[in-house]
Amino acid sequence: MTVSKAVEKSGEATRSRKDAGDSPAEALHLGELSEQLGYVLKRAQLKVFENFLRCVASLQLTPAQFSVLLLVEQNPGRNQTEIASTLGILRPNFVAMLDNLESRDLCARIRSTNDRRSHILVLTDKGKAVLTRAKKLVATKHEARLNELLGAANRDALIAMLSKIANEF
Amino acid sequence: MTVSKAVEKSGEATRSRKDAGDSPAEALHLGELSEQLGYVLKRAQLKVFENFLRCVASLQLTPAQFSVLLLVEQNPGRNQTEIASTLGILRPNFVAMLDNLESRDLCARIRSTNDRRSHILVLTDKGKAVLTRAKKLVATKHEARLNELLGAANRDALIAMLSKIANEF
DNA sequence: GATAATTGTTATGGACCATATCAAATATCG
DNA sequence: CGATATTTGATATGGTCCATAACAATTATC
Repeated sequence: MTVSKAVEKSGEATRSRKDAGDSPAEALHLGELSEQLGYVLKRAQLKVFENFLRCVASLQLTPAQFSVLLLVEQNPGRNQTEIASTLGILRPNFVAMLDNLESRDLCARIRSTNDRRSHILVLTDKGKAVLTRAKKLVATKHEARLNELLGAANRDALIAMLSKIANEF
Repeated sequence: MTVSKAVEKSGEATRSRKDAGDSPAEALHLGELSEQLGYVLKRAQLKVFENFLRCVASLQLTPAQFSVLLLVEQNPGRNQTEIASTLGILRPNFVAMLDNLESRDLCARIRSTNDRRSHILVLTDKGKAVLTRAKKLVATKHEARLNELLGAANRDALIAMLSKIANEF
């Protein structure tokens, strides 16, 4: 079948031109797309990041920055390579990120005395304070919204399944 | 507490320098990160996209391109703006995407006779054939892997929760 | 002690995303 | 009707994120 014939078979001629009778321009059918894991996953991720940004807007933290602060707090004495790699961030790209956090006095690089190539990462006092406030905001606004939407049990099941996918897919 | 004092309290001095006794450089603790919805969601999404790309590598289709083909097939007679916006793609960015698909003869733009501003999108015969093959690959390789990992019931529950998040968060 | 590997860094290019702007076509309204 | 506004596809452009190569300083290996 040619393209020109295909267009005749489509419902185009009857609907376009701003819907002659002012009918409400019906929404498109997602079809199999709404069952595609990747599609639904991506859209959910965008919404969650968007919501996260709003919830911690007062602290000016992105999800990635939040994850760095959390990981540095949880793992004192680690260097840039270690922190970056466990977050899936490539070392070159981690440099600008740290420059940012350091310029805002949220964390600091400290030359290691054992291996003078590496920089040990530490949270500053301000960084600890900001992280504490961020955790609170995330818990009371962000995660609370999720529980409200799914219920605690479903939330746990969701996280478990996503972790499984992230680790074993 | 100052930064210099903080580093003394960290476990740095005892572990760095390639772990004196060749001990296996213990993995970092994710801590609260493994419970963060956004973190786990993002990592799962990356893995799923990665797997998708491998599964349909023979057809050279990205998840975004696959979604365009699916949506065009499901909604004949729609124009660029309609297809792009339901996929969350901005019109300017959709142009290059279509240029690509059209240059590969997978879909075609057809000037609408009703509204000569708009381009109706249609799958070519080759586009239909490729989409059919892609669906088969996705079903037998990609989605099958998901079922194997979670089971059909859990898979459905996961998709449902992600849809809910994507639509109502 | 010569060579290899590691760490942080810079430079660079690609992919994706967002905004402003434009010409052509159409819609709206006096 | 005709002037003005809106819509559509397109271009240009800038930002962010991601990936690779290369480099100097330092350390490991042989």
